[in-house]
Amino acid sequence: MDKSARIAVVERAKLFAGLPDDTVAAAADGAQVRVIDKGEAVFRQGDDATHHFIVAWGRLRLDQTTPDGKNIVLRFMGPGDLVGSVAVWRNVPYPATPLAVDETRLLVWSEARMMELMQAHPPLAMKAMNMMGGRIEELQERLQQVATQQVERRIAATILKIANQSGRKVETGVEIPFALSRQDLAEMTGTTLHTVSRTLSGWIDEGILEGRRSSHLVICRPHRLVEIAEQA
Amino acid sequence: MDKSARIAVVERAKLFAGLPDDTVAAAADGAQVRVIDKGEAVFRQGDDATHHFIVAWGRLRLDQTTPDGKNIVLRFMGPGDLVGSVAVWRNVPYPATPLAVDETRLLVWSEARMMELMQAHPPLAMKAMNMMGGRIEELQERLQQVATQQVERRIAATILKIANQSGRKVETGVEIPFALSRQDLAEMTGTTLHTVSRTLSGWIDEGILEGRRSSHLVICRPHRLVEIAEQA
DNA sequence: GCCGCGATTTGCGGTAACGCAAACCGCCGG
DNA sequence: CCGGCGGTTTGCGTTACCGCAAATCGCGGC
Repeated sequence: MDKSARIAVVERAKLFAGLPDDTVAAAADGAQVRVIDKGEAVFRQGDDATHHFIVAWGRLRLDQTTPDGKNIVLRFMGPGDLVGSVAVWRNVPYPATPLAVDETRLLVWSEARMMELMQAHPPLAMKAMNMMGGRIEELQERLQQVATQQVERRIAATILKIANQSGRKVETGVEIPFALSRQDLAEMTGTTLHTVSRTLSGWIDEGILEGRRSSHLVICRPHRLVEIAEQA
Repeated sequence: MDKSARIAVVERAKLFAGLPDDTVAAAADGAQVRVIDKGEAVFRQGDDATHHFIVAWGRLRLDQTTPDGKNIVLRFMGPGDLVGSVAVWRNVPYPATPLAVDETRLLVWSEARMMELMQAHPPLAMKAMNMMGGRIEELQERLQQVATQQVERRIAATILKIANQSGRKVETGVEIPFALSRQDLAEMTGTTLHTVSRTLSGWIDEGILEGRRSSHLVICRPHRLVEIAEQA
């Protein structure tokens, strides 16, 4: 990946968007590139947090394993998303494992390099705080959902969120363009594989979705799904 | 509250702890004081975020109301805790309402004043990011709990966390020194008042807790509670 | 001291969702 | 073309938890 390609990635990244050209250029200069094969991890939960990453292409699933062996999916991440930084800044081990769900290309900065960047370009700190604030809000919303809403609503809301941030238009509706298993959905919504499967089956029967026995879902009637997500 | 009292509060606050004296003094100088009566709100969910607050004395309960009228308790906050800042920095309305559960005294900074402070004292930004990172981790942990663990474990873990951050030693064990209703616990753990009451009743019968029909709980056998929180 | 209000306790169904188990299907490699 | 593997679907019994409703109690006001 040459310099202009790196610049293009950096300026579309949420952490750098809207910052002056020289900031973007400096950031692009300091970055390394790393490729992660499908199924591989960028780093592992518990590792020392030494590097910041930004997704250039591809997609990651951020997994957290609990002490008793259960697994939850914190989020999916795509181009422009920042990975690992919270742990680096706090000086704690990475709290989760980002797995490549497709082949993924990342830009990488060492802790020191990013520190220099932030000192040389103060607005970066503001941007970073903005992003962390967004994560906090998102987590609060999910907590509220899991704590108060029933499973059907949570699954609907989750599918809609993923579709909003990664969906592509196809003939029959909006497609989720990567492998999203029932297990993944279960681990995002705090339920079981079985319940997800049953629920989706119902929706497929009603023509809201397509994608029986296929992990590429297509949402045919998004409006109906919104109704389910919001129904009292 | 005179200047030296304000300084004492500021240097114990998580946002300023360990920073140079001149930073602390500058912060204390820029602060106003505000008193909130028991039961009153510091601000309301949805208000424009214009000020940063730090709790000096007292205790707040951070509530979030969902669109469909349900309520969840995000956290309790005591002396040293930062309130409202995430929303101010992100330039979004306050996402929750902090209610005084006891009479509470706060230090207040306007958005502009805090901005000046952060520009004059760059390490502040780092501290702020640290704190936000802590919130993210805490939320991820709670999400994981609500999503994967059963009610009994969640209640035990919640009581233990509150006891750790606010418990006081008394003759029979560790007391939670403020009014914590069954309803509050229900809204923190994502369950109902009834289930919390039943669960606590059981524990009181077993001698793990004291506090029947009283909102000041005393934990008599913390170790047993830890076992419950961690049991497979 | 008595009364009434709000929080808590407790009983009793009801049910959403789990968990096991088995059948099913599409894909990939041989 | 076939067989096996991994993800999915589906049936069925179980259960943890909810939701209503009534009884109980402590506390503050009169």
